[in-house]
Amino acid sequence: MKLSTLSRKQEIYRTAAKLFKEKGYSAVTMRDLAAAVGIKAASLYNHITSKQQILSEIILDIATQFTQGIDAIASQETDTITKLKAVISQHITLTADNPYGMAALNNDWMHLEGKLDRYLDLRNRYEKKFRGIILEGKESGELKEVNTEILVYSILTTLRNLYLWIPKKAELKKDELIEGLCVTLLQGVER
Amino acid sequence: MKLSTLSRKQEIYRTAAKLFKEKGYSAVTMRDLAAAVGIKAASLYNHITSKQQILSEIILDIATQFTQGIDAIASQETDTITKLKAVISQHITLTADNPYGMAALNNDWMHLEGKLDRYLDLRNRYEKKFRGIILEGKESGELKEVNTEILVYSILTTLRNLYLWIPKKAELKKDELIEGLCVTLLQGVER
DNA sequence: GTCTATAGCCGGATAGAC
DNA sequence: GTCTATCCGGCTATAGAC
Repeated sequence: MKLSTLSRKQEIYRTAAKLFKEKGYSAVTMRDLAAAVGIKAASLYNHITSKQQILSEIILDIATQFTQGIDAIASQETDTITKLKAVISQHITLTADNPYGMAALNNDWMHLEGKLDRYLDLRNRYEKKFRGIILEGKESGELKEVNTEILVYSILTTLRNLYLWIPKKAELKKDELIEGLCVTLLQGVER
Repeated sequence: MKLSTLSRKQEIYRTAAKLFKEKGYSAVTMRDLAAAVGIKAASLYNHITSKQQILSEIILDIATQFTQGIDAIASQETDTITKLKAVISQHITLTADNPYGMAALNNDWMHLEGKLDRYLDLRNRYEKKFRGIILEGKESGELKEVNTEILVYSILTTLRNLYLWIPKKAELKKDELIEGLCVTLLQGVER
């Protein structure tokens, strides 16, 4: 969808996410945001109700997508490696769709006021489901006997920070990226 | 070293790093910092010259350690796997020493004013050396023929974000952590 | 070395004209 | 729906007493 066909409200959200990625929520002023959209700060309030509401909409929207996605993956009747590939693929897809929002999700969630608990719930649910997939794979013998927490940490960290990297490597096709990350994360780099 | 034996200046730096980790540089006020140290905001200025100087000291100190460390590792005459293990080990050691500073390095570098270019230089030098080690390993056949950028990205991301995780897992011995991460990152998780 | 007081500026948000 | 004008509170940093 082209920017020109977005509603002004959507344009404001997208621009805000971009600025939040560059400087963080606290350092972005409503005057910065207004200038980036091409209007005055007061005019923003015809489209949004507060700076805080912009943040919580951006973050909860993405967090909900991730949680719903992993619920679907975890309940599939298939092997662990297939599930992990689906998780990797989901991260790449959602991040490519909305890299700026992913940055806000990663870096600015602690500035949520009313919706902080809701966000933390979603994040915990996601992590529990992911850890469940890993544990299943260890029990079935599909995964190595490495410390579970190290494994959960290192895969999730790589996936959560894709937003830093995907926009710079636009020439990498999505399929190559999925394939490359699956090999690197699952089979390692050592020959 | 116990906190009580630190100079007030050092106490301020450490406290600031901790607060920066929790809320980000922009959201931490000099009043917050002063309250955490147990004095009034104005009194901070007997020990430091500005909020900005606190940030740049925290970040450049760590960035310098990392760059010097990888210079030493890269110039060793040894195989690639040994070098990569040394890089992993360095990250774990420096992060365990100063997890709050690592958070500021990762998340608040864009708020550096006078020293931003110096920081970017150090970071680029680090990344170039690291990529050099990876390329060497691919040429010598020690590493798989996976896309170099995917590999560089996924290892560096995991290492750079250890600060999120190391303090919560204090029960993990440093040696176990090094061993576990080396296996996970280098040999993968799939059996 | 810490305090109170305050300068000077910038923040989010609102009122009301057009 | 955008503007100008403005409120009011919070920000970093300084001045000067103790």
